[in-house]
Amino acid sequence: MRSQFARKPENTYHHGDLRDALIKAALREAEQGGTEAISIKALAKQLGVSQPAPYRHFADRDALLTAVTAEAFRQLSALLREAMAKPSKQSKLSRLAQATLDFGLRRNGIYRLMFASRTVSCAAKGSELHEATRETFGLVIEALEAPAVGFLRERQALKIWAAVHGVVMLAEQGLFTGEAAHATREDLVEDFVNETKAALAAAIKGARRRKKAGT
Amino acid sequence: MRSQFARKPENTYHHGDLRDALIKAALREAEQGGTEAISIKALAKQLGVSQPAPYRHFADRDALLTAVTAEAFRQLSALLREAMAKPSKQSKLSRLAQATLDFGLRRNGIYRLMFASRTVSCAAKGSELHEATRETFGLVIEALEAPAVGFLRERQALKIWAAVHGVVMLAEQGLFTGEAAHATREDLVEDFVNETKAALAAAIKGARRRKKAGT
DNA sequence: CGCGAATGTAATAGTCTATAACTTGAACAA
DNA sequence: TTGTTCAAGTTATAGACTATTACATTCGCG
Repeated sequence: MRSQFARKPENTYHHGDLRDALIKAALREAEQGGTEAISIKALAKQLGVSQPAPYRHFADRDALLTAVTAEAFRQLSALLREAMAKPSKQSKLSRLAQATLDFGLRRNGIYRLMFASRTVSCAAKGSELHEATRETFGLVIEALEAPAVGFLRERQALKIWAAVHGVVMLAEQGLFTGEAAHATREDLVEDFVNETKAALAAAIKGARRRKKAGT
Repeated sequence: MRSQFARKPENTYHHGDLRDALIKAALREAEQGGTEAISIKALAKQLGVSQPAPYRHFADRDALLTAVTAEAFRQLSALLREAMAKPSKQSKLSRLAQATLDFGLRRNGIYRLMFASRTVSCAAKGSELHEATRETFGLVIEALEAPAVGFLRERQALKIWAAVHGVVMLAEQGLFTGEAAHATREDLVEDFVNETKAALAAAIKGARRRKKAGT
């Protein structure tokens, strides 16, 4: 397999790895401009193939976007896994949350591709994209480091995940740069993290007490 | 002023209210498909004018999108104001939060236009759009029904606003329809509302105590 | 009334998605 | 080794959309 940004070698007919190269190049384009920055034509030119060549690998632009989004989720998963793995005096949950925030701000265009388009919700169960998103969400649950007590754990995972995304969203809108910005984005995320931990601890304690009283 | 969806009357040269009609029609288009569903050409046809006519009122597509987004924010503001005004045994904050959730889900395409594009963050200070977003955020602060204690109020407003948006985002992604969905979106929003109230109450109490001790 | 600014039109260039019909060469079987 | 097949490329082209230029019409005001 050639380098991910490889152009077609000159004087050859076949590119060799066009599908993968398209996804990687599209991801690069989306980095700044989001979905709209992805143009089949431009990508083909960039990779040294004719405009219609990409259509051999993707039915249409949407199919490419879906594949790109799935790849983006896998990259986020990898990043989060890394953040959770490295030793730190912060909790896993805190590291996951801050890493998500960081990803959302740094790789803004990609982030919008992942969370602000309808591509994801249209992904069929079992599809590559659907699996990729489920895996990412699985990491959130893992980061809670909490036993499965009823559905409390999933609920808290949803909450912290939602909260972090909200912070990214508002940050992108510039709501933290005005006069209102006497709290940093990181502060808010940390607030949410702490609230989640507290809620989890309380819920688990409560569940234990109920169990004890029941038996 | 003619009806907001008025086509140009036949056999007349001037439409009469094209600028406004364009915004309203664009809003209708965006209702389902978001930004991408807005096409200058299609709108012109729909309103019975030639393709280039809209360019008399908007420099380019982006300018139209900006105006449409501002209008959307004004509509959201109106909705929130209404929700906050009507008597209810729920708190103002709860009604505002639930109304925002409802808006985000019902008028999904519009919501994405407002919060998931970069249009807003590019809005210059003092612009129509910037003012519209500030007004909406002002309502959030108002809904807290809390005195201005340092910057605590703004911080809590940011938090609840972020959290609600996060819930909308995840809901649109279908994270509440799977097995994880043992909490409804409304439940999560209500959780956040309650946490916000608790945090505000605690902070205000703390501030009073500090003040008392200080004097 | 008449003139200028605002608003509309026709014609056209350029970008992008997508399809159809043709070509190349890599891999495999005989 | 040779022949065939098929995935992966090509050229040509249609059609949608943005945007500009030059021209036409009408509104409103002195």
